[in-house]
Amino acid sequence: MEYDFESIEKKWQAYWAKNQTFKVENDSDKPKYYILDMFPYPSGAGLHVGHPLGYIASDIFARYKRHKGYNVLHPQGYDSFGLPAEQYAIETGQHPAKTTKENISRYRVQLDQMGFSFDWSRELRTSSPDFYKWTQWIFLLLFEHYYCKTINKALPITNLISNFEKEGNYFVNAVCSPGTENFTADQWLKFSKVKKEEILLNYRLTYLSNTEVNWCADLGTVLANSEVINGVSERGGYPVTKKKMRQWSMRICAYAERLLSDLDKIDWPDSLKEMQRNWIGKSIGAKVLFQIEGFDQKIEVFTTRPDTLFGVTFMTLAPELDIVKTITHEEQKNEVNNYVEQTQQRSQRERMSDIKSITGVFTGSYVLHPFTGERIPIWIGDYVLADYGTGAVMAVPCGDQRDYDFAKKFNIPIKNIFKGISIDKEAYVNKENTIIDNSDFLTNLNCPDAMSRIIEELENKECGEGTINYRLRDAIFSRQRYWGEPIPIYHKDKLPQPLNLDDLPLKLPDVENYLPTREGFPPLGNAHKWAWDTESRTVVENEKIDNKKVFPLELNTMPVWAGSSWYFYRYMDPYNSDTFVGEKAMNYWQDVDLYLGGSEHATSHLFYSRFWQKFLFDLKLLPVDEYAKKLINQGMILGNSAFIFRKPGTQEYFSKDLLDSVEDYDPIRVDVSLVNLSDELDIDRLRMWQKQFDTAKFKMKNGVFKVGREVEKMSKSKFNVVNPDRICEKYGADTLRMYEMFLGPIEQAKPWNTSGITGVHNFLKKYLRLFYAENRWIVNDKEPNKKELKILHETIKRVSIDIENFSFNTCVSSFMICVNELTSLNCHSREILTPLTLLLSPFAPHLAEEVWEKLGNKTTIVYNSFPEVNESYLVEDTKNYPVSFNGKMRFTINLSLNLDQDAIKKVILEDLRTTEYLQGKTPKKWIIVPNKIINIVF
RNA sequence: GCCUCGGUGGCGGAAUUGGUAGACGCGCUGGAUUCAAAAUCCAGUUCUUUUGGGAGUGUGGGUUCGAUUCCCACCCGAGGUACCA
Repeated sequence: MEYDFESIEKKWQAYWAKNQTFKVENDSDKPKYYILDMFPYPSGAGLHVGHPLGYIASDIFARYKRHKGYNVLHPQGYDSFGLPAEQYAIETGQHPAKTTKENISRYRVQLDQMGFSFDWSRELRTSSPDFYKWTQWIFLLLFEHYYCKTINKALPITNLISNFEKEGNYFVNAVCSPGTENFTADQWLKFSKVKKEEILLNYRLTYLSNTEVNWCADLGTVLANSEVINGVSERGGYPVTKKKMRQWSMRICAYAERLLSDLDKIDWPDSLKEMQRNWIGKSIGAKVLFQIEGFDQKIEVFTTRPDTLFGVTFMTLAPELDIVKTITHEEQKNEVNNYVEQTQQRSQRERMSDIKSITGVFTGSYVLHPFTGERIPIWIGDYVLADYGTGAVMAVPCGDQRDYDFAKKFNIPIKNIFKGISIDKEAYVNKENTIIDNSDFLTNLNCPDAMSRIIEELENKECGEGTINYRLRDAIFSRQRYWGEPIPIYHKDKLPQPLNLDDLPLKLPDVENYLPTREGFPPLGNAHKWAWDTESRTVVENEKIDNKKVFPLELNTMPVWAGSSWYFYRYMDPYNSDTFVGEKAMNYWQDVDLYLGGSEHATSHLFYSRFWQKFLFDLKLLPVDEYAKKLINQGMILGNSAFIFRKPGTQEYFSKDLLDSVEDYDPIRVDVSLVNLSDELDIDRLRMWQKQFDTAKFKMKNGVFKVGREVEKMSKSKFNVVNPDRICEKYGADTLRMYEMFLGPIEQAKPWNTSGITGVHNFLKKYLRLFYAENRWIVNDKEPNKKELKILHETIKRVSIDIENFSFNTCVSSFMICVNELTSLNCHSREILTPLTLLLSPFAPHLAEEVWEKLGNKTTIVYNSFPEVNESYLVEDTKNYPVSFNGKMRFTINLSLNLDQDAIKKVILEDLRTTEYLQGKTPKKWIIVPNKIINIVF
């Protein structure tokens, strides 16, 4: 029988769909297991071969867990809000809801084609109002809570208000925005309603503040950092500037410590946890207040090295700080303004990356050293970032290389405060075994002692204190976009007012134009019907705004990470209209047992979702404070882009093997589907593909045009997307599934290359030939021999271990070895082939089901048990070779001999006596590694 | 720049705690079968060589009887870097 994968796969996919084979109930006698994939963004390019990598792995594991007797929840959905759909809408005027729906249909067809065992009855979409109703609800919860530092959890804002009424905010230990003023209970009671609201906003877990965005005036929109290249927009090359806007933020910093310490609770990759730790960036040190000479103000700095306080010789501020304007002296004004302007044009990343150019300007002002009273000049420099710490650093050139280089460049004195250490050439950054010098009361102390002493003194003098700083910043939550969840807030007296749960969902209004308004308001500003009637509690036309009962609604929308921060709970109970997840479903499923997704989400989705989880846990809405017990990162699949080479200013293109004869050339990307496996370009199809090649001349060698190749991220814009559809057509889904697993370790990024796919396809054909030959069913009921049983049980053992360790590539190898061996032994025994089929079914489910049925089984393979290893078949027969010798004085001893060391030595010496190697010498040294190798030194 | 990961034949990749580097697959070479091709099967395949051997896991050092594995420095590639998803 030929391997007719097409009809086999169609047959079983239809069977699974018809019987709802993978539908799972919210209760069962079996233990539960929740396997989650990161849901895809449905882009217009369709699913490419990179998407299924993680889905195949999780599907294999889900099928394996079902075999092992678990009630497996394995859902899928779509992260369907996002920028590309909106950009497409701006270009074509099509509503994002329409294109998103079309894209989802295409994705679904492609996903089904690969035979995934998703429970599609639970599908969800973040852009559906039934779903985002609850995203909006969580936003409101965050708005109605603050973070109490005493008991370390979120509490209702009403608690805070009653505290204020009793004792003001002097004794309230809560996380608030910097610069929040202090007040007594009496003062609070006398504050106006507006003032009270303003103060509360400083405590709410989601709040309004002024933050910077990338503004592109020519495109009339805000850009993501990734859309900005060298200070201009990627599309069109228009200038981009920084603009301050009043935006919603999430007080994620309140959870910094818990987000850090709870990493120890979860089985996530160490590298990813390390990234999150560094992202939080906890550092212990002190804040120090410096009085500005001639001003009433102080500058606060954070330092991890307060022990070097007496080495300070200047201070550097971030150029964009407001205080810079205040303190700049008249004669420095021009220089400072120019510098600030220059800084505005550089991105933060540029400023951080550039360590070679040292720039800065003196402001003309001084601060006073808190202990010596010395005048310390205040500079500004773009290596200091406004949103890290306080945006000000005390510069200690002897102890910090950056400060050292700055001081050298601008001839600022460098004071040495380290005993016996030369700082002629570079700063001394070490703090171990270092004694402080020239530092008043710190002189002769070592660094740790100096650290605690100075903090004590700072606190006594009330000009500083020991403190912990985090690099983490609060998360900006506003987007000036159309295609996102509306923020359920209206504005009354310039203050935000929340809607109620009953008012939700607040549905996205229709607009005629998806760009921001002419006045620069977000796209929702184009909606005619976007005002809130507080009486009828409905959305009404903007004309009705009257300052009494109808008010404008919020124009910003939520970021993409909002929906993805909690979606995994909705799968448990996707149709519940009373609550975000029903109690019964929540108690049964609890959390995700295994989460699969890319490490590129390490400090975004995988971080924000932990934050929301902890918040909802504080409110007792969720049973656990970490949602995913185990996480596996799958590596990205890289595309193999194709290039042709154009002579600048001409329409002449050169084949890759002619480049030696060309002086200069521009590489131009062409679609990889126009190139065959030998890198030869189909020029006729290229001309059809893009108009620009109509008049092109192609210089080729021997009648063949070869392209250049480069490996990069698979992306529609790089024309290197490989679609799984064709491979499914040519080789079948089972081959694609096994091949993607065979490509390499699941966590590693790897280039897509189909040249090896025939090997996997041949394996499946070979596997089938164990059952059929020459159109005949050849499975027999012969008792298998020892050798065959050994092969089977070795394979069961290897495959089971490999699946548990997610080592799917070596697992596929084990299958290949097994089938090769059984083939060469001419083994067609039912007793061997039946368990082998079960073993293979997570990888090649369609073929396995087909064979399973032909073997006479009436049930589907899905809920069958998994074969167990019988170790007794694996015992080695060892008598034949006790000692082997490879000529390098190295011996392998088979361990099942179980000899002790002296016995091993005796065996070897006896063996050597008969060889030419010993020649009367006695060994000087023996190295005997149990189970391994023995080296003898003469 | 910073954080995280990776670098092994012509290619994708194997290699328990440091112990015979190159499993398995692709490709290539030769053979069988065939009128021929496809398919299939068998054998070989790190490089080099004077056929004794020598070299070899990005580069340069180090630790060790022994290093792909551990340590130090560097080079190259990928992902993230706070509004792509």
